[in-house]
Amino acid sequence: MKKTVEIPSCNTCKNSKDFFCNLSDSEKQSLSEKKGDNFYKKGQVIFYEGNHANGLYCLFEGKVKLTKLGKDGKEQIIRFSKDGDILGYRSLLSNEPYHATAMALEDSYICMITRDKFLQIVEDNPKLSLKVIQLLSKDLKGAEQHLIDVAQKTVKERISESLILLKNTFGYLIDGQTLNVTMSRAEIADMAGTTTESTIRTLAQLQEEKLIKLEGKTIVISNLNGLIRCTNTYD
Amino acid sequence: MKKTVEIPSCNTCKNSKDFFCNLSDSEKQSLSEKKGDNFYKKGQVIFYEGNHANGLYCLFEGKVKLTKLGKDGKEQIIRFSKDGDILGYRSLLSNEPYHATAMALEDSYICMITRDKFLQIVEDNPKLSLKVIQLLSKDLKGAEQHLIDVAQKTVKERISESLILLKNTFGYLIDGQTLNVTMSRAEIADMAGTTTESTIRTLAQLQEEKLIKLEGKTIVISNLNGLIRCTNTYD
DNA sequence: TTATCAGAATGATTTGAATCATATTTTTTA
DNA sequence: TAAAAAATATGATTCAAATCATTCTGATAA
Repeated sequence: MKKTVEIPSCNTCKNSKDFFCNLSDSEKQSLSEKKGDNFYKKGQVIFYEGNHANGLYCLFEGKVKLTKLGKDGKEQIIRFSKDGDILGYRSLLSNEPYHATAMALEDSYICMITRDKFLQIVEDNPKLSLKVIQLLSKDLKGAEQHLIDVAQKTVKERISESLILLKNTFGYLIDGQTLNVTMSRAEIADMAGTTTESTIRTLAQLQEEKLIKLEGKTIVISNLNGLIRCTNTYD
Repeated sequence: MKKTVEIPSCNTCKNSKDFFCNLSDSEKQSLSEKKGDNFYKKGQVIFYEGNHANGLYCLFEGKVKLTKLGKDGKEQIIRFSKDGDILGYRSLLSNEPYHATAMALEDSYICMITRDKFLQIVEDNPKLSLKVIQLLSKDLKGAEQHLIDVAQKTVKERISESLILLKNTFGYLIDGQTLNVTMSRAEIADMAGTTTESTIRTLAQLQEEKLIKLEGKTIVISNLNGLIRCTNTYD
């Protein structure tokens, strides 16, 4: 079941182009030394909201959802991570517990850099701070937009929006229209801030309108522009 | 009408203890040189969402609301600023337009530091980056919590929550129970993500239950714990 | 292969909150 | 100070979406 995936050293990692692009080779080397790399099976939790932050996670390959618990233990998906993304930096830098729970959406390979190593690297590389600031800005922007959407939009608008977010985050399969991620109806509901039943009904309705095609758990976006239009119309 | 307020140089500004605490006296001096200080009347806009970011604003004295436009032009209040807070740093650092509109909630005195000066100071002071990261983390945390609240809570819970946020942000008057800020019902609605009518009704209900007292625009929190309890009960 | 169970689907019902309509009060300004 | 405008208040109505209740389907395990 478990693919044999060779996780490279940080020097040669394809993902080091992103966050760690400003590091020297020797620094990347040093980063690699103590790193742990782990396989996470679909559904497995990487860290829990409220727990002490003990390291930085680099998602080598896979997909992760970040959730927070709301009223009555209802989950709210607040963000996703994919190849090359880093997780947990915020808690490390502000010295707080993890603010969300991270769970693998599919089998994933994730490296962990120890707290001390990461903080040291940041200390030595002021440019990394700017990267962090950019990441935080992007996340904050996303969170604020999401807030407005949830506060002001209808369930249909929000579901459409969620599908588009999935497309923008994970992209399509090679066919260019099938979402490259599968989630349960309940999980989509947790994204859009609604119930499973409403999600099912709304997805069915979007299918009726020929905007998407449902094939089991996979979702095909057959009319992207139509779906985008659904995003802020009243109807 | 306009109080005569003497705005000091950055060296001696009471607020420099916060964000700019790590700067040397000469740096603060330099910060002061080009700064503009302005009076903003209640209701006046400091900057508009979408506009080019041309400076950093330091709120010397006053109260500001930050709003974003949603569907149909409905406003959503996403944050507040008060004495000592800085505004607009995010747009400056990520080189993006202002992400929200800032409007004075009451007569305010706000200094502006030019874009170049600010970026230079940040460049020279890596510790400032950490400050920025902390600010962003705090805002992100707030935004995520707000998102969950809006997505999962009832109007009554959200209104209660909004009142408590106002109390935590602006505090009480000397009597220890009157909110140190006045907002219209419509503005409170924009905080809680609901309508003016629902806000009016809910505030009246909270008064019925002896949790608050409404005296025109001023709101007295007569039973804080009761109000907190309202925050996540169903009822 | 059947039994078991979780996820998906669908219908019926209820309800919270938006919307619409209109007073009433307060504030602004002419 | 009166007139106009804006904000607050309240009632009636509508509607979107949650909730409740089953049934159907497909996967997993015994």
